[in-house]
Amino acid sequence: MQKEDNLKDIISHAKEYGFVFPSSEIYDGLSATYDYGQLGVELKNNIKSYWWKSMVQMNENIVGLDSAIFMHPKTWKASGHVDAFNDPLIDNKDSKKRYRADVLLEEYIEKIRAKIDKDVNKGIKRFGDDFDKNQFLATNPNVLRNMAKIEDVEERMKDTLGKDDLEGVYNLIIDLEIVCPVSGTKNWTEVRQFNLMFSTELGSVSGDAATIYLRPETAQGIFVNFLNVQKTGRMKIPFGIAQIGKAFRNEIVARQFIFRMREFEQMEMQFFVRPGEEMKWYEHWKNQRIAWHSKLGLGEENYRFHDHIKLAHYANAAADIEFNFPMGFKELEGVHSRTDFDLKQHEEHSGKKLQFFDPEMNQNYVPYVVETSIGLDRMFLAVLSSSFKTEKLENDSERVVLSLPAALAPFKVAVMPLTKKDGHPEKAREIMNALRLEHNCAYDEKDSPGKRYRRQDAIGTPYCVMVDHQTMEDNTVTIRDRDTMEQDRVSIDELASIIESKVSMTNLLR
RNA sequence: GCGGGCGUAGCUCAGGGGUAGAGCAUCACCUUGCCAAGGUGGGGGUCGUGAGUUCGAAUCUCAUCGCCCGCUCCA
Repeated sequence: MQKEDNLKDIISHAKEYGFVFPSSEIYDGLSATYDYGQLGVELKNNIKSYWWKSMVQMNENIVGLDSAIFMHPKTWKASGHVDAFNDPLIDNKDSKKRYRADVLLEEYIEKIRAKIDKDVNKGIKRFGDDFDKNQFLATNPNVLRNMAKIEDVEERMKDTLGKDDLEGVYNLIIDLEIVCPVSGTKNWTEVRQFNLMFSTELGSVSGDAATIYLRPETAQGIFVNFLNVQKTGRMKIPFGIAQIGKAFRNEIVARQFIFRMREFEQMEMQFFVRPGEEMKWYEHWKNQRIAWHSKLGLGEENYRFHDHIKLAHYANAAADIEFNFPMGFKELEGVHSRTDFDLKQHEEHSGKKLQFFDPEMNQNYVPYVVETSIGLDRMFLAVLSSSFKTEKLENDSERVVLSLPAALAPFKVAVMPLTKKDGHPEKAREIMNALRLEHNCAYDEKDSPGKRYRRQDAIGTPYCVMVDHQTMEDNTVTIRDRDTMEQDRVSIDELASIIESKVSMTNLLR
């Protein structure tokens, strides 16, 4: 309860201060689509920068890539997205539950299979050692009838699903008298097609336009460039390719603020390794990634690993790094051992060899892949939600503060004159002009100093520099800390180096 | 798609048939000067949209649109 209210407060705060706006708001918005505002884009860029530097700059065997969102349609055939994520859905009107129509049919077949097994077991009991299973399967009338039924259903499934004949799928469900496991009724809606991928058309001449998809993950752009990068960069296994980019998924339900959107941004790194060594690297990257998170200081207790038991079609090991969001622990990042599935698929579909000659082993092989994949928008929400605090102060007043990691804050420092006269504003401008060469700075001379401090607290600015009467005499200013609210008096000459030491991303990368 | 909630100023909300309100924010001026909340004045809303009832609708009815929450899917 309290946590959900918290999410509402965060959404309001994000909008009020220009971090995140509902998309197309003047037209009443577009479901689950958001725009990053003037402060949001800064925070987002800083997160990207931290990730990119820690991957590409800090690892000499990892290089970057920026591949196109449009890709050849065969890409998605090879990756399995075309076949695996075209789901026909059907609703039961009584239980209000939604099912995948093909799963309902498969479950039906499973039930018949179970019947056959039951008959076989009966046979074993009756005939003992003399029981000939093959003969039994070939002759028992019950079994034959059920086998024929399975074959018939499978035939019709192939026929209808293969041709996207949704009415045929519906008729099949009705004919087989399949009931909803929850309500037990046959009160079904029509079957509707659900496509995970957004499609559009390439080619300006209508009629000969080809359907292309907006990529549902950035990973495939990396796989199809494996050879390009390996050869032109003279990369030796093990090596990695990192990429930050938008991806699109037509989620049935896209909700919970920026946690699940149809248009989102991923930060992915695919690491190519020697077959057989993938588990070593899988462990390595799990450790690296959690360390990356830890350095931000959002709270160790807010993270946990969740190992996948049911693995995707391409993986032989997978773990999520989950974060304690306002809605509870949810997936923030995935570390997956993708085997050689993707490269092999692309070899098969493209007819090109996607292999690496390993001089040490003196042989060619298709590398195995270990992937780290983090949702940038989710990371943004993790940082924002764990930084958002309402504090009760001693004098009974309240303070809303974003205790963002200093290196990620949109503004690193706010410069302000104590008064609007006596040369204070001029001096403050002068200081700011020097600092802005290195840092994003804010300037504020409106309202009382206390009010200005609070404003900066609300947007997470870690430091405020105040020009006062003493500044005019001895060239010193006060620097005020967002988290402790304490002030130090320092010389203007050392200001740049003091701030640099406190807000630099170097602190995170070390 | 189903169920529930909600649409009034930039934000948070009040008002429930009789000419649109408050606090905060914003802008200008005066005052003040180190941790929100001094003064005066100003700008800003056809109360989501459309229809109906009524002399009169933000308010009642119906429809519609949008957002939020839950369920089904999720590499």
